[in-house]
Amino acid sequence: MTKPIQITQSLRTWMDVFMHRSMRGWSQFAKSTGLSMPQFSILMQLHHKGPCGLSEISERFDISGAAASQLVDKLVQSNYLERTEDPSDRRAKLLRLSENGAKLVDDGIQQRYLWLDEIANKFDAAQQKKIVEALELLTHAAQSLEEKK
Amino acid sequence: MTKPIQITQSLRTWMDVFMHRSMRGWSQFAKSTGLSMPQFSILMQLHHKGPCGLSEISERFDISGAAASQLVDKLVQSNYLERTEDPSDRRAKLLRLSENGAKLVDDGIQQRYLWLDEIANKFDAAQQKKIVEALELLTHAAQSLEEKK
DNA sequence: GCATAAAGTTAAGCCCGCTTAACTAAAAAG
DNA sequence: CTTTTTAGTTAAGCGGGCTTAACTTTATGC
Repeated sequence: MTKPIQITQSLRTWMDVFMHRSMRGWSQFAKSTGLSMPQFSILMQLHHKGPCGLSEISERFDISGAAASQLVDKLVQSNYLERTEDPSDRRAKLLRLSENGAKLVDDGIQQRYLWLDEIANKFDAAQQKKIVEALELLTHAAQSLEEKK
Repeated sequence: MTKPIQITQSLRTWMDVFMHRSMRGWSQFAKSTGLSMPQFSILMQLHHKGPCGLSEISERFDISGAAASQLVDKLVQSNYLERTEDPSDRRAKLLRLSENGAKLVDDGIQQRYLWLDEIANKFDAAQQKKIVEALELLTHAAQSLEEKK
């Protein structure tokens, strides 16, 4: 009965350290771009899930269509987003990252990865092997939980 | 030369999956409490670093003293924070979580841990051992990087 | 075809976070 | 003891995010 406690504890500690650092990083980066968190989150979401319509933005962030429209409009005017008419439904709009927006998101991600690489470099081959295997187990488990939901 | 790439990739994938889920969880929880993110962050920070004065809040969040004072004031009025006079310096105030505030933060943390425990339960003893060892390596490395900075 | 539903936009109004500026009170420096 | 610095509060004002309500335009159901 000691093992279950141990893995529980290890996961919690790791999450605490990891999340703390990671969230600080993101919010500082967002601040440095001059974008608000809601605006930044929309860019991130478009990056991860690809182009979509306005209604999807409003659903995913649980805000009214009006709010989504206004947020997106600012991002379009700042040239981070392209808003075109959906050819298959002329009511709908297609939102996608502009070249500018894609670059901004990539820069943020690169900065986050820099920190990870610094960590990765601290281990020898044997340690790396162990870590890779463990992370694959964890990632797999997390993803399968996600899908079940 | 394949190993360094592999650990880099494993870490990145894990971070993507993990951060996504974790940040969604936190922001939904904050929303459910009726607190804004800045207010919620102050509670979290007080939880992690213990009681402090107003000026530390203003430094850590990089906002003006006035902004900090106003945010804290709302939290005091909502009964999440206690604001007492620092006996060793009568200009300064001592901010600490009230019973109410501590409970709220704990609830949030518990919810986050629930998810972790679900993941932890998916592994057999051998896998758990491997994961615990890997996470300890990672946590250690991350913490030592933190301190160097 | 006509009514209804769906996708977005616009405007008015609210609350919130933040800043600067002016202020009080206490500690530190000289 | 006076001056300066430090901790915090208060008020005015700006901009942002959000909501509801009213509206336009396009698709769908019957």
